Amino acid sequence: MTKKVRVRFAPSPTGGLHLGGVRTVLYNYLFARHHNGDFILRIEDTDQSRFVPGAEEYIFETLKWCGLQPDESAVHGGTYGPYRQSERKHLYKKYAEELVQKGWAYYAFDTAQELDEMRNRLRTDENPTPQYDHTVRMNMRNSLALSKEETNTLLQQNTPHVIRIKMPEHETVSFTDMIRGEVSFDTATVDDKVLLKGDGMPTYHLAVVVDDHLMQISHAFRGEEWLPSAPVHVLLWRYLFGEEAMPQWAHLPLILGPSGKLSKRDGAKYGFPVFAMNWQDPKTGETVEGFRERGFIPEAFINMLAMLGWNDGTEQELFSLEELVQKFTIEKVHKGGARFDFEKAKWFNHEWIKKLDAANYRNEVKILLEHNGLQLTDDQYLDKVLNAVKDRCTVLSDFWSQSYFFFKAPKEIDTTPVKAKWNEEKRSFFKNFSKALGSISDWSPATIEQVFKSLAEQASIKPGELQLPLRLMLVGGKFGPPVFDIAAILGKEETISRIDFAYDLF
RNA sequence: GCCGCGUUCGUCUAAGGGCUAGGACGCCUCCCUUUCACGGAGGUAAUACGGGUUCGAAUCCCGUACGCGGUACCA
Repeated sequence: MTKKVRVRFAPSPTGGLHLGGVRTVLYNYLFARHHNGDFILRIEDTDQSRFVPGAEEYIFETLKWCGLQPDESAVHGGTYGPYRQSERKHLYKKYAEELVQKGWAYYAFDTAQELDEMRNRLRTDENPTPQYDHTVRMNMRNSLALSKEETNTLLQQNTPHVIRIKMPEHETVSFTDMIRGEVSFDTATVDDKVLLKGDGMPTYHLAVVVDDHLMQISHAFRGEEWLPSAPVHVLLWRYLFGEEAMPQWAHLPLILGPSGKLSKRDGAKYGFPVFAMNWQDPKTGETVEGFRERGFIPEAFINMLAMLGWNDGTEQELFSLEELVQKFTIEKVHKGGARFDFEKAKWFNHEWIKKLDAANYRNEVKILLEHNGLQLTDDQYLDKVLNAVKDRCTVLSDFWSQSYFFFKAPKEIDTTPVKAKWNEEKRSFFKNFSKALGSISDWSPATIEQVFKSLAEQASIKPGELQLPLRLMLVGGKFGPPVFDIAAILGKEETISRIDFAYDLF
């Protein structure tokens, strides 16, 4: 008997997809896959005024890059659509009205001014944020405080109103969190949350319960910031569909920045990305650099994110997405928040660049190199070069400085490291070496090195004294892979031509 | 203020009553290498505090402190 698992994630299209958001999707995804369940993605677009054009596409592009595509969603289809909140408006309305009929919720006609007034009146040092709760609701303009006739009149006049849940006065509501165990709340401390807003859109509280029921969600991971509103959701399940049918929740610990909760501004402040991909703030028009654009590869990004709140109990740190799916278990998810460390993130990227064959990220690097003015036609040659230098690349942009000399001869040669010790003997050595290279039939690093060393011996010069000059001739400076590897990749013609061009410059 | 959730090296973490609290990042030293790296060998550094329970506590219980979250017609 297999467990039927459906998990959901409801990203808001208004704020980009930052580290915490992607991690929530990731854990939902891993859990669903691990249990052969379905991964459903519902889109929050409740507040039309904040909806940003293109934001939904941005979310799907991010998930595609990460390899976390949902089985069912607004763009992938499925049997539980529609998946956009705005297209499910009628459903929420129906259930909200049902709650009012049953006496679990009520109409509230209070204007913004009236709410302000109430809060100002009740605000004290001990109670800095007065709530709309059982202590005040009978003094407000709502269907509990007003007579039936008054309420009906207001409704008939189309008076703007919301529907609020009627929280019990004093009751303990508890549920079992998959990560934290039993968590309980006193309903006296929870306010009468708005369920249906004045514009007919649901709040998260109503939407999440209705959708989870209709989409038959069995499990859901969400951020820890939702824990305090869990009692509202438990009650809604009890009133609407039965508490026993409620999905199981896991509230994930927060991801922290260098000081406190990780925020968008931390990125600018400390110089690291907080979004998976470039995100343009619709209000300011500013673009924040994403991990992708910073030169991270998805394998590393996902791996790094997965480890920020989970590990399998062993000392293994490098996991592919498939491995994560196999090994992910709820029991190993942490309770405490994790501070994001960019140095460690870069380490993951470096490891994955080394681990993967260059063909995996060749296209990204190619675009990067072409931006720098190179014209690349030979992918095979490109892969050879990238594999030769990948050990010294932490982010993809490092490939430029580590490999450009494989595609064009250095314009300037930094002769200073050897100038002082340069002499006529060395000059003639290179003249001879260049000639000798022309007759090599087996163009391999070992052969080139052999020719180099025997010639050096004949000239009675230590090979070590000659290796640096050779490097400078081939690449222009003190960097790059082993010299003979470079020569081998460059090819006979190019190597000879670079030496011939350079040995008179010293 | 009230409610909730947390707390092991600077950071991410392992150890779920019992060996000198283990690994990784970072930093430092050495080896390899006449480039820069990779790699290898070492080093540095932690159970927030105070009480219990127990032969024995990082681990279980209570309190304190600190951190974070919530307290909106935002999610």
